[in-house]
Amino acid sequence: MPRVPRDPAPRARAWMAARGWTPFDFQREVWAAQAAGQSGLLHATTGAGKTYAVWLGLLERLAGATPPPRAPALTALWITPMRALAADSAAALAAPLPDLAPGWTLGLRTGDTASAERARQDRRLPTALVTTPESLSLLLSRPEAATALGGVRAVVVDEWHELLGTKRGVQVQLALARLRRWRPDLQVWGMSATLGNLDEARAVLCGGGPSVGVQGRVDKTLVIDTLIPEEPGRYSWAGHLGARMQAPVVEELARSDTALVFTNTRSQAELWYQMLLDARPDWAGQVALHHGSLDKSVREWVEQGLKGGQLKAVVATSSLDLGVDFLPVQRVLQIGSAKGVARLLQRAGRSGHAPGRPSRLTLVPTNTLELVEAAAVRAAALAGRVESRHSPEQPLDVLVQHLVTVALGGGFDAEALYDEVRGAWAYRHLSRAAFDWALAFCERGGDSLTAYPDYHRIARAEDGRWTVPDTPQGRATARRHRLGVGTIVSDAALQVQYLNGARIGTIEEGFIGRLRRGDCFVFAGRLLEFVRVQDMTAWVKKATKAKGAVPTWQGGQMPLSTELADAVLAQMAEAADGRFHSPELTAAGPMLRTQAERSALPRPGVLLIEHQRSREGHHLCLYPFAGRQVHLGLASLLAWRLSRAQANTFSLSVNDYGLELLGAEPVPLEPLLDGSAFAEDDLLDHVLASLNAGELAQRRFREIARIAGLVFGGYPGAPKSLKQLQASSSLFYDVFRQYDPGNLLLDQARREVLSHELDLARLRAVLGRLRGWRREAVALSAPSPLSLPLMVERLRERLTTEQLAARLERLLREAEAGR
DNA sequence: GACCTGCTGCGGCCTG
Repeated sequence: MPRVPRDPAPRARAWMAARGWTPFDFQREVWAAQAAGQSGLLHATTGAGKTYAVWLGLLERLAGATPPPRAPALTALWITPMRALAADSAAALAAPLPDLAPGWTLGLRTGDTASAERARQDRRLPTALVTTPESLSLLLSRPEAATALGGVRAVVVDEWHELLGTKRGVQVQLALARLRRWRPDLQVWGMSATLGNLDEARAVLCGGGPSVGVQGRVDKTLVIDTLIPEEPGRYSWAGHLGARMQAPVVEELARSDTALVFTNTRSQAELWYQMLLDARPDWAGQVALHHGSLDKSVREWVEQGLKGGQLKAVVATSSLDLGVDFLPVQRVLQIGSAKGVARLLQRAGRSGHAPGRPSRLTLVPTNTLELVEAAAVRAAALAGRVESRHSPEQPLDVLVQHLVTVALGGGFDAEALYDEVRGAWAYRHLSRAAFDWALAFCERGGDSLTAYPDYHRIARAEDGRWTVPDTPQGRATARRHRLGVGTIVSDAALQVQYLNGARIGTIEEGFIGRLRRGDCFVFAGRLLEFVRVQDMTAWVKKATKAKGAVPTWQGGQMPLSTELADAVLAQMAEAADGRFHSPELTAAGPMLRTQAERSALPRPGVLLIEHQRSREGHHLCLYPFAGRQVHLGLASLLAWRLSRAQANTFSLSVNDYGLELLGAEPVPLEPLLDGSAFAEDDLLDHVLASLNAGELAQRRFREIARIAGLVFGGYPGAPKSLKQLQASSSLFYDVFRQYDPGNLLLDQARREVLSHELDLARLRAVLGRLRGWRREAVALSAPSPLSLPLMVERLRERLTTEQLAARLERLLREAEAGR
């Protein structure tokens, strides 16, 4: 441990004192580490003074007390995951410059930066630059990158927990490795919210090099409570809207000045916005809606209203999880499950956003089981059991993109770049063969695309360096590459626009594709009638009909985290032992007792298997409490294994707590009871056979093809439609499979399906757990409270895929023929 | 006892 000076940053301390601030202990701790030249990660709750902890110490170290003869070159970089955050940070970071870093200039560079400012920066970058991962990559792709960025001595990454587990984070890792190559003494500091694996997060950020972790302990009271429904004994067993909580929520909002109301989906936000206005028409103009499909101008208006304290309540999705600090927000309400402890803490932190003010979050359960979950998530949050996030391992699509970026940014020597890339945590084990494959892929497009010059993106110059050649073809490559930088791949979206011109927002092509002229839908809090699609725009008019279908967006999966699922199971065990200590569990008491009477309460160590015969067929419900993603894999696996033993056709249904198999024929229980159905033998083969893994991999490949630069998304303002993108990526998928089966991007697609979509590691762990558990079968005479939501889920949407049905039929015929 | 989940994030060409 290097010697720490007693007063590591006297000028920073003086600057704070002039404003009446006394540095917190953790701020001095960061300054001391920075003074010693160390890198590190600062973990603290929001609103605790992280920004100045990290920034002032760096300025003290990097800037002289007297103005330098002329403005120095780019010295410090500040990376944020969001443009709005970048703009906000730039203002805060500029404040101490005149005193602590005289002569320094500060600039902002994101996609929002005006072209005049961009041009000015291109001539000369400021001393400190606030930017995003994508804009940083674009800077690295400029020919003079080494001179322009080679002098960077410090990088700060804000909200690192947000980037860590994503390909965007890998993009940052690669950029840092590059900067580190130019300046081996580069100081890197990250800031993170609560995370289960802070040490790993720090190692990933600092490339495994020496670094320190600092805990920003600030007194912050966290209050989590639950809105208990009236007559909890009659609260609904299923459903996720929570319409019966309308009145209590309105009451809570009436009592507070400004509140955020979080929902899990955009359609849920739309519906709750309506419900609030239906109950209180006088709140029109004071209640607003905020989610990712709304037009930017609408969202900005809402954000301004929140900042200014003019709004009473905003109903939002995760679109307001991060970003600008909304000081006036007093209360946060969470409708439905928070799905994870980290998300809950993040959202709670949106209220009382200043040191010393308490954060308060109120859970609003939408069904009785969510009462149990509310008790569970509070217990887990207060015990600090927070989810971990892990860096992706060796995503080759990101590497391919980076190789082209670096080739454009002055070119590279293969040997040196291989070493550099392995300095990024995600590629620390990258083999030379994989690196050379990626290199060759950029050079010739792999074995199958050699005939197409569009995919000959880089070439080896006479001096051995790899560059993008300065030819018409090369210039076209450069242009397309810069347009496609980044790892965020979203589906094609259509503009929603009134016939008279006003733009309302965007909506997925898939949803609009299901509408016919005259169909109505609710969007942006308005009832709209669909007219036609033209030029990637859905034209609409005000609807006159009373009712509309609410749009559903195809979004990501949000399975319950392992931490939370375990916490729910622990609550069930409490109830089984007759301990109803929390108001939530007490309120869920009647339902839990019904469950105990009709069936049994699940508890750790016991797998509950309910079976029932109905007009629909033979039901089998299992409750592993492993999250819906794993349940989906498990349900498919069980259906496949059971129907192999004895021909049958199953409908599947899953939720976060359990799964249902509905068989056309009676289902033998023995394989479940003796545990053989949970065997790990040939797991991979069986999973791949049971799910349509090929289809999944092909879908996954769409993202990979985009990131690796195989598929071009079109020029700004004229995006290609989803169909075109799908067509071209599936073409590549097929071509590679046929003519280039060794293509490592195919391999990556398969790996991503197994790890992201099926979560094979968790599935394997769950199978192991279930084999170790005692298995208890109960015959039901009426649906149990736990099984009912599964049946409802199945009625809503049949999970049986055509493919599965067809395959099962084929299996059946084969079994028939074999006999 | 029965209805309706599935998020977020960024970037930017050429031509006259």
